Amino acid sequence: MTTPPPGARLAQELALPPDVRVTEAMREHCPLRDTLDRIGDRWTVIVVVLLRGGPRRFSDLQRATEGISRRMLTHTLRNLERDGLVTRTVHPCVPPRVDYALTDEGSSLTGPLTGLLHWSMRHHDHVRSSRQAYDSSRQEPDAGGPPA
Amino acid sequence: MTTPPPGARLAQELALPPDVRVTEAMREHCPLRDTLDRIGDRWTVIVVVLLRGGPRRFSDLQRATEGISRRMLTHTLRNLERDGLVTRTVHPCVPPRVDYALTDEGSSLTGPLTGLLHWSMRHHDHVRSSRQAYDSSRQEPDAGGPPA
DNA sequence: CCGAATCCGTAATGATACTG
DNA sequence: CAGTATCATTACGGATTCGG
Repeated sequence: MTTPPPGARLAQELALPPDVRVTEAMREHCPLRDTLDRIGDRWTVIVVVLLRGGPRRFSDLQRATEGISRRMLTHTLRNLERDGLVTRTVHPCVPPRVDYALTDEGSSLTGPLTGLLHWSMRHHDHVRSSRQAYDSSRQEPDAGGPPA
Repeated sequence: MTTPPPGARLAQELALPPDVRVTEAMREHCPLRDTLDRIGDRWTVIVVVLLRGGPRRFSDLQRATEGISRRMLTHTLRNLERDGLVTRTVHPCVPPRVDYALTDEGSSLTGPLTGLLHWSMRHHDHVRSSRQAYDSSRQEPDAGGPPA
């Protein structure tokens, strides 16, 4: 176990001293940023969830994901494979068959994702109503103003 | 307490029946997607973390966030305010002074974010080494090929 | 000081055609 | 079947300028 840098303990609770400055370097090297970049895109979470039930082949994943193009499915799977979250297995047969499966690391991602999902479900109504209130309050800041 | 739709229990654990199809509608109405869209961008998490220590004014946030432009800070804060995660308080003085603060909802977001951070820190080494292995295995699939 | 408005470059995504 | 290559479109973010 390596000795953590002085700021690690604070970072672990997402708390920072009030006078801290978030520098470019901190942003670039942040593990959380890496994760957010991965799961923040349009398809990654869906693919991970679909793979939770076990290995699935490429065309299977595409059929199960309405609207995804082969290009983006390939791209999404490549990124997951590159990060060691998914394995790619080519079966030497014709026509070709390629299976994708979650690694243990990939599977473990569902833990924090579930935490995020729970928060999202708990607060979804509030967020939606907040948005509606915000939008309607700016769309027509006045309603009885004399037109002429 | 409202009766959850049939799929909710499954969704809560991020598990889906093996034959499910993720439709466009499911993606569009997904609370998790909303959250990922919010925290997945470049600045939101930083701003939320900076606000954990208490209210801060606009220029203060900008100084504390290296590289952010006024445009993006405004944009980030607007989105957070619209979602009810941050409040905006204008002090009627000159020069103007505007304070931003986390709401309880916004503050509660740090819970799941911390979960994600912990996962990120635990797996960062593995992800980094996976990437390195993946990249180097494709950059030079051969190393002893006879050049001529 | 705190923004809004505009312009612009880059990156993400999608459509389509082609290949082993 | 499982991709790759290319092109078009869009979204995101940054720089600059102007206003209250």
